[in-house]
Amino acid sequence: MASITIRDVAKKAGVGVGTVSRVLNRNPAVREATRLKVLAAIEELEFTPSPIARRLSLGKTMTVAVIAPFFVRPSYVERFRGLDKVLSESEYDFVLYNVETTSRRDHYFRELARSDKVDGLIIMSLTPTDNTVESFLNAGIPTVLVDAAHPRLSHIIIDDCEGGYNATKHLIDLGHRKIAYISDHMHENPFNFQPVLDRYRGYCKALEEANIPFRPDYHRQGELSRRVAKKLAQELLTLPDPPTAVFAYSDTQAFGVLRAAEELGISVPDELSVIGYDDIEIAEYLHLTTIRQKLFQSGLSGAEVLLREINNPEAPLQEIVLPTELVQRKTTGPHRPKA
Amino acid sequence: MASITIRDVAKKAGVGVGTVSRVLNRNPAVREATRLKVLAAIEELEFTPSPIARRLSLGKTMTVAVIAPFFVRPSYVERFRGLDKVLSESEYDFVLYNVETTSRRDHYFRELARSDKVDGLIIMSLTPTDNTVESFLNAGIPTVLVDAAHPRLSHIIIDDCEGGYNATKHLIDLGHRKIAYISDHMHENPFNFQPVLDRYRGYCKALEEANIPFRPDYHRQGELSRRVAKKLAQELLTLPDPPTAVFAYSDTQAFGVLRAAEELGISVPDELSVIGYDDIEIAEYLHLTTIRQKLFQSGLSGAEVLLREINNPEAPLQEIVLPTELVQRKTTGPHRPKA
DNA sequence: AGCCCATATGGAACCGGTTCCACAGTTCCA
DNA sequence: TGGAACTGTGGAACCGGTTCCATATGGGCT
Repeated sequence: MASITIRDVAKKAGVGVGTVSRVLNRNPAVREATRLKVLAAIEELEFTPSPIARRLSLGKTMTVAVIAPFFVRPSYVERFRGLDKVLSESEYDFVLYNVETTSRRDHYFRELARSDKVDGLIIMSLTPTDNTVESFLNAGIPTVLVDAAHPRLSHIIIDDCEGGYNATKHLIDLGHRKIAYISDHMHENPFNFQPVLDRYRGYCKALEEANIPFRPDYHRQGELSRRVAKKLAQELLTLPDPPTAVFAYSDTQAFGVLRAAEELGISVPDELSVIGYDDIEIAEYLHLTTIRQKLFQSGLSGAEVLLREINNPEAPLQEIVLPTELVQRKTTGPHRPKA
Repeated sequence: MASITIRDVAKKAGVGVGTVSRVLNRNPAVREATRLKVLAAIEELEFTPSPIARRLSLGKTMTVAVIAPFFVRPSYVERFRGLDKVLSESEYDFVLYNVETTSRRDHYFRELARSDKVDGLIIMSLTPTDNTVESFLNAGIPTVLVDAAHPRLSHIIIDDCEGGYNATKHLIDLGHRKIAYISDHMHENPFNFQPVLDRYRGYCKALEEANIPFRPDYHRQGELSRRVAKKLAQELLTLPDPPTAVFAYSDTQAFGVLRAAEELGISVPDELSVIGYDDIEIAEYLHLTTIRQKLFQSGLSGAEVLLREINNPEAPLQEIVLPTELVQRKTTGPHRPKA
């Protein structure tokens, strides 16, 4: 296994190391005859260049980091595919940093800003603090945010305010006026998920436009899980004056709502309309009306923007806002006033 | 940004580069006073060592590759968390290689065997050919298979034969005798997924033990998707002599079966029992009876075995067979002969 | 005091690429 | 026929760590 180096190849081909390097890098300033000699030697010795040595001398790592709370939501798989689509066609590898706790997040942020470990960073759904952003900028590490935003970094987001608005508007258009909203924690949300506030604003805006007063008892917050959402829905549905429609911050939570309704014998969509958000794979199977995000596209754009910034550090910041789309299925229907 | 090197630190601290390196590597042969001087210089210069240079001189990449058809099945997310649990606590980073086509798979296999890019390899659900295995062995790259097997590589598998047997046995114990099996393609399966044959064998074995003859018309094969599974189930359920129970190769397919039954007005579990395989997250929500695999555990063990092999190349091959577990929910029930 | 050994330390050589500079060989034009 | 301009090529220096060998220092023992 004593590994073959460029010097062995040079000796074998009777040329200098520089020439071998030039052949490897397709530098045109090599005579064809020389090139062939070198190629023959490479072939014969079964030489493959060491990426590590290359990285050291180039001062580039040919690696990008993807930092994400990957397993908090099923939606990441799709985003991830989008990334992969672009990166697997580039020369870059990607290293994953999964964040399940804030301390892990801070650890990775700190380490990656300092270590020259990667040429670029894609951060998903995590909003870095100004100080952290500063540290990336100082270190000269191109960074792109996906599903999060910051004024000094390129980012790919969806218009969550519009999404929240459209979801709510859809329910209003169906005749509902008692519309509840089950969201993630808006304030004690350790990762600072951006979209939480925007969807809420969209919800409020739609209500306001329709002259429906906001009712605090119709807005419930809780951890982003089916179980918790189900509990919140039970509370809502057993209110003296229960809502006739529920907008859930995520599909996962919408499933919790559906389950609560089922257990209380409330039929959907006749007695209760439910709309989710994300359009994860299983949503279609369960006929959930929802707001579709272009998840795949967001990953893809994120990778593209990052590669552009890596290749051209002067590139201007980009802010890409992806549209959302209402997907109407069978969990929402017209309001039927009680007979 | 002109980066600070170990030599700058050495000069500042008035020591040699070797000493700085020793301090960085916690080599005890450094006097405390010297150590403090060096530490002070490091602090002052805000020095952070270059991982790339370290890798070059160590001849190790501190990186492991994970190759997997990540998005074919939801079950990968859990496996992946298991990996992450172990690797994030080690010094190793992991680079992901997502395989969606056989050509991509072959490309990665070839590249990783030759390039010294990584110190170890975890391959999920893909069975490499003997030649490929040979190339990993020759290159001296420790390799662990998860959800796949090969006699010359360590691997973590589940006893799919037992799983298939238990699923079928469960149905038999409930009184069923007309038991269909919807599987992945057993032969034209491009990735050579190993478990397909084993589960089939378990199915056959259980039937045989109960003296139930195998009926070819009860065994349907098709692409691992809800849609295709639904179609196959429709065919089965409209047979002149339809099965009273269906064992599906995966939960995803089981959902297709449930949907087919729903559309045909066949009630589950009264008229039809359905059992899946995997216990993916959504299975619980849909009350699916299924065979649970220890997905998280499989990822975790895979990473552990790999790290062991990296640290000790003499380590013997390991074959870990994880148990499966029947999770009985509400889609299977006693056979009710028609009145 | 003299010797030996253990401990600490400096620094050259090395890992395997890339790059830049110097120089040889051609071509082209005056 | 001299020299400018250009093309190809060799190889030293470099990227930033680690390691090993040589040397300095100090303590313990006789």
